[in-house]
Formats: sequence, C-alpha cells, structure tokens
Amino acid sequence: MCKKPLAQTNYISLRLNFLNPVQSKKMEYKFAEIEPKWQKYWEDNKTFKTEDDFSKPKYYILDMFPYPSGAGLHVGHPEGYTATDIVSRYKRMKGFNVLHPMGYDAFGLPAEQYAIQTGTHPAVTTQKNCDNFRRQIKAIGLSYDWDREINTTDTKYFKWTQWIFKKLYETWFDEEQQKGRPISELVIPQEIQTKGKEAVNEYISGKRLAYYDNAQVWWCDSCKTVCANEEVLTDGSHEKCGHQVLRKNLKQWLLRIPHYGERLLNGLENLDWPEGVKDMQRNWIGKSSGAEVDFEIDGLGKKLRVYTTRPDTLFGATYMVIAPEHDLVNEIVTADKKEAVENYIKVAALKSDLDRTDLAKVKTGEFTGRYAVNPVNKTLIPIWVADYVLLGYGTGAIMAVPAHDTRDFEFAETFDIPIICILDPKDAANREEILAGKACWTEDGVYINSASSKTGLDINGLNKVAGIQKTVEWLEQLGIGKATTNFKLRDWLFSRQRYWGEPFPVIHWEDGEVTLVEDENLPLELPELEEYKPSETGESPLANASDWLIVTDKNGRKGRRETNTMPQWAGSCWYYLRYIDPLNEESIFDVRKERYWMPVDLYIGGAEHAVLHLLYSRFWHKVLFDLGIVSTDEPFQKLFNQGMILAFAYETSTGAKVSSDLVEEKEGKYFHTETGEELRQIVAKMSKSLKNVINPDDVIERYGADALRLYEMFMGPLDERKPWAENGVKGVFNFLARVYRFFGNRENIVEGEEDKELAKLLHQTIQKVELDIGNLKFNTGIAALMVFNNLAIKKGKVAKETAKIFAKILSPYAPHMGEELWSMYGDTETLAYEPWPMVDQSLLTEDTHEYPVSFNGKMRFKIELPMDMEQAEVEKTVLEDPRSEKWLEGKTVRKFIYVPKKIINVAVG
RNA sequence: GCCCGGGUGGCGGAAUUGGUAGACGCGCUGGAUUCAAAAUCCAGUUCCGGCAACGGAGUGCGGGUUCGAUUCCCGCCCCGGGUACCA
Repeated sequence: MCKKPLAQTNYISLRLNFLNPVQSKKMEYKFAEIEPKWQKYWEDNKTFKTEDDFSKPKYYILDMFPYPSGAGLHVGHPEGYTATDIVSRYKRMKGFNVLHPMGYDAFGLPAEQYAIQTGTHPAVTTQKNCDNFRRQIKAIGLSYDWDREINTTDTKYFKWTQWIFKKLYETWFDEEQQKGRPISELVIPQEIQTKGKEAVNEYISGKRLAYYDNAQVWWCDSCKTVCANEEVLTDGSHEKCGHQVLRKNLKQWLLRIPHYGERLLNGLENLDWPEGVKDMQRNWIGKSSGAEVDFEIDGLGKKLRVYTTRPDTLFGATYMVIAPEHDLVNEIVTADKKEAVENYIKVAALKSDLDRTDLAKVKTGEFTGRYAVNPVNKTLIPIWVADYVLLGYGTGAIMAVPAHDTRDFEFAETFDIPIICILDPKDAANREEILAGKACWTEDGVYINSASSKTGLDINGLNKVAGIQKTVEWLEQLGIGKATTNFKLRDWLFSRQRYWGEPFPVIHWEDGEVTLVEDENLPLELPELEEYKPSETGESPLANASDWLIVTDKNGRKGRRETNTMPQWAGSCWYYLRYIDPLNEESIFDVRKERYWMPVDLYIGGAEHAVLHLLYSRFWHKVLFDLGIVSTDEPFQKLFNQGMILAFAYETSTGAKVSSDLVEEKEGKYFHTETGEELRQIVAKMSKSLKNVINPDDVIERYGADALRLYEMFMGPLDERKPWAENGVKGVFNFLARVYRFFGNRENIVEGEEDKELAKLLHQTIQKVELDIGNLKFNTGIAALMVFNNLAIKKGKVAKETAKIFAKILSPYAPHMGEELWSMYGDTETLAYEPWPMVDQSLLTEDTHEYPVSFNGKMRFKIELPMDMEQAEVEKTVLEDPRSEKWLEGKTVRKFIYVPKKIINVAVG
C-alpha cells in the first residue's frame, strides 16, 4: 500500500463526525452503530434459521468451508462468502427455502506443529481459531444458519467420517454393472475358495475400495516425519528444514478411486461447472483407449505385456522398454548385462519423481541383452530398461515406435536404435525427413511398410482409425492382445502419520486378522498425549499412546489399533451432507431431508480445489449413491470458482521486491522512502514479506461490513483475479454514504406517484440486479444500483414505494443498510423474507428509440425514431436529415442497413 | 511441451455475445461551499489537433470475413493457472 494516509484521514474525520452532534443531525452514515445492531437482531431472532419445510422449493447454496488458520480471515474468504450470501438473500426473497451453512475444516498440520512446539493440545488451538473465524465471519453480516455449524474435528462429526470409511472398506466395485456393491454380495470364485480362508481374505482385500498395503512416502530423517508431496522442493529437500528427504515404505491405507474413473468422467457431462475445471478433472482422470499386446521374450518362454494407444504402429516397433521396477527385469537381463542394468536400476531408484521427469530431459537407459519377438512380423527387437517408462501406468512396459512417438524418437536417437517410418505424412512440410526416419510424426497419415507375409497382417494404405481397428481385431483373433482402456488416475493414498486427524476405526490383531470398530463404538476418539512428536519408526504419534493403542478381545486375543490417521480430505469429502441434518445422532442424516436438499444447487470456492477436493468428494458421493445412502449421483450441480484477490506490490527496475511500508506515492509515481529510487507498481499475491496483506477486520472498522461486501463484489468479475485497492473501498463507501444521506432522510421520501423517468430506471434496475445475481455478475449489478442512486439524488425526491423497492434490491448486497432503511420506512419485521419486487414491463417498453446513425461504420449522429416506422420511411428520414448531407456529398448510397432497436448504418461510396 | 484462462483509458473494470467502445467506480483538473482544511455538491476527463464546433486515431501485434469486429476466422507476441516422459 502506498503510504499516503488518505483512508486514515477519512476514518479519523468520520469518527470526529460521529462525535459532532451538529454533523450527526445531517444523516451521517454511522455504520459502526447500524451494523452491529442488525447483526444482533438477526442473531436474537434466528432470522436465518432454516426449517425443513418440504412444501417449499429448496435452494442449497454452499461455500467451501475454511481451514481455520491462526492468521484469521483474509480478504479472499469474504469474496466467495459474500457472493453466496447475495444469492442466498435473493433466493429467500424469491420464496425459496434456502440452506446456507458454514463450518470448519479444522484438522490439519499447523495445529499439530504448534502442539509439538508448545505442548498445547491441537483441539485447544483449533477451538480458539474457530472462535476467531466465527467472530470475523459474523462481522460481515452473512446470513448463515449458525445452528448448523459443523467442525470436522468434532467427535460427533467424525464419527460419521469413520462410518463412511467403514462403508468404503466394505464395498467392492462391480465392473460389469459399473457400480459399488457391498462385500457381502461379492461372489468368491470356486478356485479361490478351495485354497482356504487366507486366499479368500486376500481375494476380498483385492476388491475392497479401501485396502491396506505398503506404499512409498517421503520421509525427512531430520524432522522424523513424513512429508506431503508439496512439502518436498524440486531439489529433493524438505521445505521446512532443508534436509534431503528419502523414500520410505510404510503401511498405508489406499482407496481404489480408479475403479470409478469412467463414472467420474461421464458424470461431468451434465454438471453446470466451468469448462476449465471439467477439463482439469478429465485430464487428471486421464482416460486413454488402446490395446494390451503380448510379446514373446526370445529364449525365456515368457511373455512381456505392453499397453499401447497405437497398436496400429506395431510394424514400426524397433525396441521395447520396461520400467526399472518391473517384476521381469531380473529374468530378462542376460548375464553379461547384469551389472550394468543393476547399476542403472540403483541410480534410477534414488531419483525423485521430478528428477525422472522434468530435470531429466536427456533420456537414459540400459540394454538388457535380451530380445522380444514383434508379433506382427516376427522380427527380433531389443529390450531396454529405461526410467522414462513408469511402473504405475499401463503394464510398466512399452513397445517403442520411434518414428511416431516423440519420447521413443529421442531415446532411439540417443542410443542409435533404428527408426522405421510406417506412416506416410502426406502433407507434412518435412515429409522427406520423416520418411527417412530423421524426424518424428505423430499425426495421421497412410500406412507404408505395414504388411508381413509371415503373419498375414496388412494395413498398408489405411489411415489411423482403420489401422487401429484392423490391428486390434487381428490381435484379439490370435489371442495375443485385446482392446483396453487405461486411467492416469492412481489409487488414493488415504493415510497420514499424524496425530491431528480422524483415527481409522481399525484393529490389527496379533493373528493377522483385521477388524473394524463396531458402529456402536464409534466415534473412535483420539487419545490424550503428552508428546505430539512422531515416533522414531515413522509411525504417527498415536503409536506412543499405549493405553489407547493395545486392545484385547473377549477371548484374550491382543490387537493393536491403526496408528495412521485420515488425511484432511476426509472431513471435507462429505461435509455438505452433514449440514442437512447436523445434530442427528442416530444416523448420518435423515433420508427425507437428504432427498429434499440434495444436490447442492450452487457451490462456490477457490479454483485450487478444482481437482482433488472435488474429485474425491464426487468419488465418495458416488459410492454412497451406489449403496443407496444418498439419492443423487453427483453432489454439486453448479460450481463456480472465485478468482484470487491480489494486492499491489512494488519492485525496483531490477525486479527486486520492496516491502510496501518502504514505498511512498508522489503524483501517481512510486518511490523508495530510503533510496528515493522510482519503483514499478505490480500485482502480486498478498504476503507477509511484502507487507501488503489486507485484514477484513481493519476494512470493517474503517468502512463497515456493507462497504467490505460491496467492494469485494465491485472489484471485478467474481471468477477473475484482481488486485485490492483501498481507494476502491472508499468508492463504494461513498456510494453507501450517499444512499444513506438521501434515502435515510425522510424529507426526501414523499407520498404519491413516482417521476416517470425515475420509475422507468427503477424497474430497469430491478431487472438488471436480478439478472446479474442469476449470472453471478455482481459488479455490474452494483453499478446499476449506483446509477439509480445518482438519478434519485439528482431528482431530489422519491416516492416512498420507490424507496422501499430500492431498499429491497440493495439489501442482498448491503443487508445492514437494507434493514436500516426498511425499518425507517415503518416496517417492524426484517426485510429478509419480503418478496422481491416485480418488474413492471409496461414501464420498460418504448415506442421510440434513439438510433446511432453511422456512415461506413463510423457513428456520426443520433436520431430518435418511432419503433414501428417502416424501413422505407426510416431511410427517407435519415437520408433527408440535414446532418447526413455532409457524409453523402458526392457519394452514392450503396446500402442502407436498419436494424430495429439497434443501429442504422449507411454504406456510401 | 501440452491443456485451460486472459490482454480494452492514468487505474479496477463495462459493452444486451456481430451493432453508439470506455457504463460504474477510483484518480486527476476546474468550480461552489469554508477563515482554512476535511467532508459535501457541480462540471470535465481515451489519445492527438483545435478556444470551440469538429476532425483523425484507437480494444496486445499482423492479416481476413462483414454494411459494421473488443466480439467471428487464420498466423504471431505477452501474462496467469493447471500438468509433467501416462506409452
């Protein structure tokens, strides 16, 4: 922020005005009195308590609930909250039963870190932070039903998170029906049953949506803690301490989300979501179709299975690659290559994911000494090990077609492997190069060199689509391949080695059996601890809670509770369902209430959740739907992302950032207070280091909640990123003060008929505000309200009816002001449920229109014409108008365009 | 690299989706009020030329379609977000 203390001055003078009895007589806008008064009224009267009145049309409008950080609310939070609040208030006035709740996603690392440092229980920190958030949110005047507040760390809440986990554990996915079904309905194949109980259990485990297995995690040996992916920097060091992190294998819970890949993909079709978010989810799910093909390994009597999206290019396969971690590596590698390959695998294992991708532009690999037989032409092709092939995708092995795949091309060039072009790129500029194997071509073309007398397959002359089809049919007929689809989406690592999360309701018994805690014993609460540090072994701090940890069943068998806890996603995956019936102790929610309220009609939050939260939520919801627990296949009908609020920051000519307290403004330019150097104003994220963080509390103190709300909405389109500018707050504050001075002064409010021009504008404004709320275009709605206010002030007097309508249509944006004016006009009830004013269309229809008249597309003058005038008459009137003379001089009219209610354009030449 | 967004006055941003480019707000300039300031009110404010009427240019750049393009098409440049060898 610039140091020019403009706002400060305003604030002081404003305060002085409050103290001045002469001034206050003049209807000064005393937001600091008005706003708390109405907030208290709403709270005392439970104005926004939502009843489950099934006879009314419903509207469920949801904010992404916040993580209650110690720093409190920043101005980004109220942006989305204000938007949903405006829609909520509008919908209530339109007669909808509105569900508009708020809560806290309160598990998370910071409270735990603080506990490790200070010994304060995370629940204490969390409670404090939640209280602060609630206070801040209430100060904005948002119309939440606070009786429905939820908190993911509340045992009454996470009891049901644990309950859902149990459901996931007890569900398998029926591929045929594309549906999750209870484990009890899983048919165990005969050959498994004959192998005994252990085999059966293993079979079932292989099907459950939640399973327990070894998984690799990042481990910081210095912090003795597991780190999340995002805590690991690109150079492989831990963000917090700078030490190198290691890969470590730990027992983990995983969820089989890829089973729902197809459903998650198809479900996007009918959702009213931003296309960008849908694209991101589609990308993340990453469905591809292709084929699996078996290659005989020469001299081993085994097959190597590959996945390819381009089975049509089999004739161009000149080598194969298997991932370093592939099961068959040891068998495939020949004795003379063993040492080299083993070395290569060791080096690859040490690389982080990022080393293997981003940083390693040069492809590496090692020949195994072994060959495979290309099934389409019986040619022997070498098998390599290379880390550009990933074990986790497809089959962990590929056939490489360097002529038509850029990665394979790079690899073949590096290791001098033959490149055979089999697809003639008819129109490519570099066709000769491609045909000679000197360049890569990944687009469509006509097959060449794609026939073999040894196998009889011939696709020469076909194009890509036909080539794929014919090759797959051929492979399937011979039983050496089949059409397959694949997903990039991986199993979801669903456990953390943390204290402050939901405990898994799981017991591992000494005999190897795993059981779940009975429903009647839920919630399984967290034990009290003295020490929140993770254990030496990498287990969560829960491993230290011996009383809690060890259990004994009625037969004396000993068991150990699961020490992992659930990730923060767990609580946020289903919170929108609990708002429906938050106090229900008997069940997760009342079925009738769920049927009434779901789906969420409008969901607003940050784009940072475009993929993970929304995908995980949809996954859980679909499972619950399959089990008949919820009534809709998708949870969120309409989604909208608010853009990030940024702040101005300053940098020197060399790009060095300058903290905002060292910047002063002089005549629109910015200078360093110490060096005097001229600085450039830029837009950046708010940060402590730049000292440009805006706290909503300060804004409310200086300008009031209504001004904060209005400015957040007036800044620009809701979905765009935009910089905070204090002068902008001043602008909307001035508007509110003008409204109050005019509409709050009884002398200006008169009985009787409204002025015609003002009445027309009023109804245009109602229409505009209504339309803009529907389209979430709040900035232009506010502009319309300002235009109306300006005209009303110009007119000097308004009819009481006009003033009442204006108070109503202003109230979703500035609810305190709305209520204050409403009560001044004599009403004793809140206006929150007053019917939204009807637009009087008769006032809006016009019988004349002012047309802009253009000559060759350039506007020259305006002319008022009756709406029903015939084209010929319009033409005559316009061309005979004296103002046309100048533009027609020496020219002939070639064309006369008349678009009713729009424009008149004369083409001359 | 690929996939999405986005480039409009001094600034935040409007433009009924092909029809008056710059609504509304900030800032700035001038005036009224005031002992003075703040606040308030009035007028002006895309740029260039002109006292003005008015004229010319103008929505990142270069082409195109059209009576008419910020909007549609083709080719570039810049900024932001997502993603990372997915075979």
